[in-house]
Parts: sequence; structure tokens; C-alpha cells
Amino acid sequence: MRILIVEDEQHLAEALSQILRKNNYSVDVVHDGEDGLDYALSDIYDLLLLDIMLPGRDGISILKTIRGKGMSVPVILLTAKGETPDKIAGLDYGADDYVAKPFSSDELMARIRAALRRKGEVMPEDALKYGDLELNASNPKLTVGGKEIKLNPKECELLELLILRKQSVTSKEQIIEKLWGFDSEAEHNNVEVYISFLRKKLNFLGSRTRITTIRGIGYVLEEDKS
Amino acid sequence: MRILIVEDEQHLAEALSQILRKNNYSVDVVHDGEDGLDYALSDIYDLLLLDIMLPGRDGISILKTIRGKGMSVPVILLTAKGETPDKIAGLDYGADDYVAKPFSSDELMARIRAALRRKGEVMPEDALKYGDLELNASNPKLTVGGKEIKLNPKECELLELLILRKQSVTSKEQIIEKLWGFDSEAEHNNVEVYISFLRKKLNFLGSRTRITTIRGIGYVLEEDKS
DNA sequence: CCGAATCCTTAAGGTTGATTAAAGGGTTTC
DNA sequence: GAAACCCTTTAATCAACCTTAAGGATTCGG
Repeated sequence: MRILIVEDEQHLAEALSQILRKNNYSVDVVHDGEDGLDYALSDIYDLLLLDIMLPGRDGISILKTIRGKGMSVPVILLTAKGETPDKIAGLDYGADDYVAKPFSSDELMARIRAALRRKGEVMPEDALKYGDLELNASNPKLTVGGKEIKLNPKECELLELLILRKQSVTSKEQIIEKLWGFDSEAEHNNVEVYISFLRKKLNFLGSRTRITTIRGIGYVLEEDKS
Repeated sequence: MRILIVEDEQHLAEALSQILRKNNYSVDVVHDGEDGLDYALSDIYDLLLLDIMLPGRDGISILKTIRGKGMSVPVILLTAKGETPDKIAGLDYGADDYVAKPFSSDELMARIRAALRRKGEVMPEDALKYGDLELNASNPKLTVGGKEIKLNPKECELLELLILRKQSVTSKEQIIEKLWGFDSEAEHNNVEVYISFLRKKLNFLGSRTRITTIRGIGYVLEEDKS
């Protein structure tokens, strides 16, 4: 978890840095707005702490620029006491929170945790892909082109296994091990049934991907070249 | 979050009222100074917008009176162009800010948020949105098209969670953690009951958004594509 | 402080959907 | 042609889920 501090007062910057490191964050510090923007744009940070009053380029300006580029990294603003409403209006430009100086380390840490939590809760998951298939495992569904169909858990695990093993042939034993567990009583026929279910759904979706049977060995995914 | 507007120009008062309501504030409007003072003294408002020039009793007088009674409610004064002396007097009597007419709705909203923030009030969240849904979490209600319905607190938190997690599936455990707390005794059935309540309300509103069950995993919001 | 309204919890019964076994037909191989 | 292997469909079962409603708890207005 990496945090960028943009703060011109050396003393405060150092104190912040220490607090954060003590809480197991990686920290980078820069002391003016231009550098701050450059660092922020690197997009390697999980959170930015921006002072509003800065030499070079103020915190609001940095905030506006990075939001303008579509970056959604959490930002907490540091405001001097008595900063005017216009400055505090930075929240309206997409800051997640602000902390007024002076502040306690506990307060700062709480706000950082809160900001990270808020952003962390919205994590889009990426899909497994093979050929024209897109498999979303967490919300078990299979997409081909725009068309999609739901999978039940076993179908999903089976397809996941086949995709992960790509061009290698997957044996019924391997499938049983993954879908039913090491010591299960499941029969080969159980596998055949689910292969059948999957083929039916691939067909329904009009996919060019086929599950090919290698007799006596297992199954493998293949693209239909017709 | 409830705001009182004391403004004698009907047209402006109505415009202000609309802007504020759109930003999820509850609004009352009165058109002269005497009524303004009565309403303000009820002490149910989170912020007052006072025109300085008013029939009956001017804004400064209202401000002096309520501050004399020890009320610390945030006050923003509306001043006509060129009323600088009044503005200064107003700030001396404990106004939090002033806005000179004409002003933009953005500017006004920024100043209101700033004033509320300074007083340590909790800001109303911007309405959460998903598809055709608009969730107002601070005054728990759900809007679809023009139609709206109230939510009770648990329904509101549940829907909020589902919206924040967007396309990810949310498990019953996660829901229990947020609605009942980490170590609660709440059962899965509790979640099911509230999911059911929410679905009924979505249905009543004629929303195209559905709460889809992912059997054995959790729930996810989806747009109905019919 | 009391009654009313709202909210929360629990429980019961109904519904749905995943899973499995079983049966019957097809295909490949020798 | 027969044995082994594979495919597909179906029906029963069971767990997960949905809905409703009643009553307890809490909050709110007077």
C-alpha cells in the first residue's frame, strides 16, 4: 500500500512520513506542486495526501488534473486552519476527505483507512477468456459476443478448469478431483453430464469454441476454424 | 439535512428551493422577516439562508436575535450587489458566509457544504445511483423516474452496499457484516428478508433494476434488458 | 411518560434450482 | 460385430432461497 505525500513544510512532511511508515505504508514525499503532479500521474499510488497551499501548483489544481484524466485514486486534502470556503470546496472536485491542521495521527490514520476502504469496496473483477468465450467466475456466467447465459457452479468450475489448462487435454480424473474432490465417489458419467450441459450452452451462445473429446484420455477446448 | 430560506423575491426563493432539493436537502421557504425569525427559532434547521433586505424584519436582525439566544446554526446571508457594508456587519454578527446576488448554483452549493462542514455537520451524500435507481441515503428514500418510496435504515444500508459494489457479487456474510456488525448473531434469513423487502419496493417503483440471486454466493444488481 | 408508529427478528411453509443416478442410444476400436 | 467408451435426457432429491406474517423492540410525538 503506497502513499504519496505532497507537503511543503519539511517538518510536517517528515512527521507524516514517519506516522505512515509506522503503520506499514510505503511512503514517498515531494515538496512542491509540480513534482506532486508528476508523481501522482505515475498512477502507482493507492492514496494521495495533498496539501492545499503549495509552491508551484496548489493541491486543488493537482486534484482537478488527475481527476480530469480519469484517475480515481483516493485523495485526502490537508488544509491549514481557517482556509477559505473556496479552498475547502476542493471536496467538490473529487477529493475523498480533508483533514484540517493540526490533526492527530489517529485521526489521519482513521481517515486514510476509511478512504481506502471506500475505494477498495468497488473492485471489478476480470474475466477468464478463451477464444470468443468470456467467463465471469464470481457471478457465474458465460458471455459470447453480447449474448450471455448463467452457469451453475459445477459448469463454471469445469469450464474454468478447461480454460486454465488451455490446449492441454484434461482427463476425467482431473475433472473429478477439481469438481468433486479427491476422494469422491463421482463417476465418469457425472463428468460426461456436465460436459454435455456446457456444450449445450456453448451452442446456445453460438460460440465457435468446442469441447473436443479425446477418446480414452479426456477433453480439450478448441476453436472451430470453419 | 433541513434548510430554511428567508427570501422575499418569489422567483428567486423558488429557484433556490429547487436547487437545494435537487441536492437532497429538505427545504422550507418563508417570504418575510417576521416569519423567518419564527421559523428560525424552531431550531430544527441545519442551515439558514437569509436575505438581508426583507419586509418586516431584515436578515441582520434575525441573525442578531438568534445568535443572541445562543443558537449556532450556520447562517449564509444573501446580499444584493453593492451591499458591502451590510456584509461586513453580518459577518461581525456571526454569519458564516455571504453570497452576493447574482450567484451560480454551484457557488451556493459549495458555500453551503463548506458552512455545514465547518460546523461539523455531516454532509449529505450525493445521491447514489445505479441504472434507473437514485438512492438518497441521508434521508432514506429511493427514486425511480419521478416515483419515490421511503426505505427503512436496514433496507437503505443494504441497497447502498449493493450499489457501491456494483457488478461484484455481494455475499450474505458481507451483508451481515455491514448491516448487523462483525460478530452478530444474524442469520442468513435476515438478509433474505431484507432482500425481499427491497425487491418489493423496486417492483412497486417499476424499476428495471433487479437484485439477482447467485445461488450459494450472494446477490448482485442487474439491469433488466427486456 | 404513554401510546402509536416504525423497525427488527423469527419462524413456517412454499418455491426454485443444483445435483445425481439411471437409462438408453450413439460411436469408436479392434 | 462386440466391447468399451461416450453422449444426452430425465426424474427424484435435497438444500438454498423466497415470502409472508406475527409479535417483540425501539423510536417518536404529544
